[in-house]
Amino acid sequence: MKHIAISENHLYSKTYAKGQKFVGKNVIVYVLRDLKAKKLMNAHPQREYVNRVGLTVSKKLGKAHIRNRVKRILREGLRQTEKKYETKKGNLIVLVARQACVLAKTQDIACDIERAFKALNLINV
RNA sequence: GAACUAAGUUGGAUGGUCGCGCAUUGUCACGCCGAAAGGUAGCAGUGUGAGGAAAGUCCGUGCUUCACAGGGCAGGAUAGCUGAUAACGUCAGCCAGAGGCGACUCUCGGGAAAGUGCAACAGAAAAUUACCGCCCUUGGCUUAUAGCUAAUGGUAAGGAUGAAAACGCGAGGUAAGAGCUCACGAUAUUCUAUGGUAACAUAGAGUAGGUGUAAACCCUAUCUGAAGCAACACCGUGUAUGGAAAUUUUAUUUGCCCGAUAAGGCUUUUGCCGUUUCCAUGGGUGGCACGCAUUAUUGCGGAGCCUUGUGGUGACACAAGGCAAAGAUAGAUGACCGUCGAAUACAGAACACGGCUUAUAGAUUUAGUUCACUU
RNA sequence: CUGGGUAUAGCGCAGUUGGUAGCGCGCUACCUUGGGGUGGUAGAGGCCGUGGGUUCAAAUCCCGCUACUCAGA
Repeated sequence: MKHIAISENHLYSKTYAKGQKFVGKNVIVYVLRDLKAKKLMNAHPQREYVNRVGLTVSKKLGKAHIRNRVKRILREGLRQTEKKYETKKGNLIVLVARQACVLAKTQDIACDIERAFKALNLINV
């Protein structure tokens, strides 16, 4: 499943301010209902709702290659959880990497994201 | 065998499952655009996909735009010599100096006699030195061929200091002294000769004693228009995006509540869509992934890469053959499991190239030095 | 991509025509007070961000690096 990235800064600040939050060991997950879900659905070839995903990896975590690695791991973790469960669509999801991410493995991240999604009622039963 | 010196190479490989960017081929019932043909998103196949430093951004160059009659000043950069190079503050060889037993390494290496400034503390004095001392002359006093004292002058031998004190040492010389003179030696500089393209080296002759600092100002010689891919070109328009406010709280019915109707709409109901007003910000494509021409094969071009050969001490040059496939745009190379295993370092392209600087685990090649032992 | 700035005591800052580092607050001890505060006296605390160089001598001059920070397109 390909994700559409959040590229506008105001969407990030909105999500931080108004979204629901779950703090895990490795990641912090913010979720907000996407206001443009319908519009994106119309643009989508299969007319499906899509989650828009943003990754926040600050400069504190390390240099460029470390940040790239963290981003890849976050994407992989997200991909695995979405494959495992049926997730709700039409949301803005922002994943913020914490310091522990640098040494973490994909399974840890996936586990974290899974717990977060369960806590935030993002998973269809 | 140990300890070193110099120059290099490499920077995991491989199998499976899942996944990503780009190029290209095919497909496209359903989605979007279109009258249609078709295109596109998507899907499938094939190919390909990050370094030696991609980093720092310290130099140079291409490229682009702006400016521009010519010359000079100011500002900036460079600084032994010769060469290499598109160019450079880079590189090579050499010279000089410094370090090391040695292989070898290091050096922002012009000018202090063009001028100005500075040299704390200490010391008489830090630069055309006279405080003490030494000495001549004159005067005064006394115990009178001498001593004490005062003044004019001479002097740089001796004098606590300091990073640095007017070349060192000996002899002559003198009232006392002094490169004042001489011998030996050191330094700087000029001329000549020899060698070298040159820096410079060696030898001879002459001259000098004017400390240090130019990574203080400065002087000399050479070079120098400015800005940068967020450059720039094209397309596009008051459209697109964001923020704030208003539009949901009134009217009718009723004493009040509930309910109903109307005044935009929706229902994921502290909201969203739409509309109005005010404010703010600009989008897309190319540049850009060898280029140009060509329907294509292919041809031409280029500071491109590799291999071989030739020339050169070397940097490098020339010739032949071959190869040229990262191109993202919130930013693609990953994750997991096996096997070999030392694979554990530093680290992620953002217009491109040549250098420099800095970071770097492990593996490995070549040449050489010193020491020890054995023969 | 380009161009600046800063780093000095626990904190905030001075000090750069080179000469051996201070100020305020804070800290410690003592005095003052019945006690505390205020006030007074004395004191401690510095590899001047880091690695080199120039110089007799470097916080200061020159070069490299690190961290933080500002501005412009």
